[in-house]
Amino acid sequence: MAEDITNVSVTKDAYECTVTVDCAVFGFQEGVLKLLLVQKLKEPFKGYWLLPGGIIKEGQTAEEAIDVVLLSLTGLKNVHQEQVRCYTEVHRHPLKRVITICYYGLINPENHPIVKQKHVNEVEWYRLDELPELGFDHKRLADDALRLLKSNVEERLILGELLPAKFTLKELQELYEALLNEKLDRRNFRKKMLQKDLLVNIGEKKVGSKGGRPDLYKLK
Amino acid sequence: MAEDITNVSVTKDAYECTVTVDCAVFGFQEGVLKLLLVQKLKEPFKGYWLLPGGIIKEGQTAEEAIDVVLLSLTGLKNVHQEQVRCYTEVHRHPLKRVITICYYGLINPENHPIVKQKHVNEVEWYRLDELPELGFDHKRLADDALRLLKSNVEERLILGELLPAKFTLKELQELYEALLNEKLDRRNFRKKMLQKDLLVNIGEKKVGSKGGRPDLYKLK
DNA sequence: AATGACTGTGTATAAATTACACAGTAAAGA
DNA sequence: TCTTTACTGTGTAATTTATACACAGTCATT
Repeated sequence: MAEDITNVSVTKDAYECTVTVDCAVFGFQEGVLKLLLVQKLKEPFKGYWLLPGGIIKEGQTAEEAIDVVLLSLTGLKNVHQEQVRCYTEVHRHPLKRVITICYYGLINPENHPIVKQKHVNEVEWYRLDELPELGFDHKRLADDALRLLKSNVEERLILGELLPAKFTLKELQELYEALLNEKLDRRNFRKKMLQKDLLVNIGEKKVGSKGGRPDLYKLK
Repeated sequence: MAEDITNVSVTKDAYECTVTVDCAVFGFQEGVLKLLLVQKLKEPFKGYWLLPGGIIKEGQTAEEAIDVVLLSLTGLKNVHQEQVRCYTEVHRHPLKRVITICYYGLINPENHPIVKQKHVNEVEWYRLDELPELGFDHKRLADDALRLLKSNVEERLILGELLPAKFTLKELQELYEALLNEKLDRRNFRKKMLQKDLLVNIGEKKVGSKGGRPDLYKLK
């Protein structure tokens, strides 16, 4: 009897494949946006740089898998994450069929030291304009992740994870400029941010900066 | 030897699970937005209405699986589709672990007659404000799909699939009003659309409408 | 022939965005 | 310690964009 190719139901013996998660972790450091990459230890793509990623195991959601993966490869915990999209091309992975779900993560590198773990060669922050060649289709994932992050920034204001708890308006502006990749007018930016009613002037001044003593703010 | 829970690599024997696709197909009919639903034939959720969906088979991408699923359940072909997101909760499906990828699809019901196929009880267009109870987590998928569609409409203008090849500005406005769920000013809408340089007045008039003879447009 | 629901068109007002200048503070370096 | 340099805070005018709104004509219906 010929297989009924029109049957698309879920059955016990339905086709299965491996599902992985990959996470484009963005950090804001020295006034530039950086992406966290790991260098692969084994074939395939041995020696290539990749977004941290790994398999979803039995009983894990994708979000739980991301937490495990980031901890296992980079030592990071509690990374804010958002789903980017799912990639289902059939020959993405040379070993077998692997579908991946891409997320982006945001952290402030100052508060989250990265610690190389045993399943990777190296873990490194790379400036977005100095990315090495990436293995698999991770260049595409990284591009899509950045695009989504930008578009989220333009409509919402979800950057707390990238900044220190107390920050100056200049620091916030530099973050926006790094993300949107354009210069913004200082006074207009200041006006716009302050009238959004999302920032609180905590009444302290930052010391040690070049010019005057800028006010420090926190997120409401 | 204890399992190394920090190993997240893809291996031949890595955990696998079934992956399905579900597609929220939107159509624009009688001036209202409608969602295409199928009624499930077998347990689980027998008799419930669902987004058309089914498994990804060996060698299929998600997009190819959508094409097969829509054809197998509803007789539809060539449906424009966009990925919404992936759902990975562990107990979504009572039979086994199933991850699903949700898409939305857009069609003009006039050009795409639906034909119930053998794996479903019924196939029906439902007004968005008269949706029945949906099985699995499909209410959430449908909500997410509609939200993405709205947000895409607000920034791009990708509605060709929902309209006939030749349409009047009033028809276009009704579509926007249905999608955004708000009334728009006729003259401002007209002005905005025309200056976007995406429409072409094809120099024909629509006959048979109640009032005058409105100009017909097509997408550039 | 009158009615009703549609068609096309423009302007005045309000709101949002952009451009732009100056006087003061502190660190760095001569 | 004096000068330089790069930062700080602040407001207004000009432009652009979005909104509100009215009228005269067409055609199907009755």
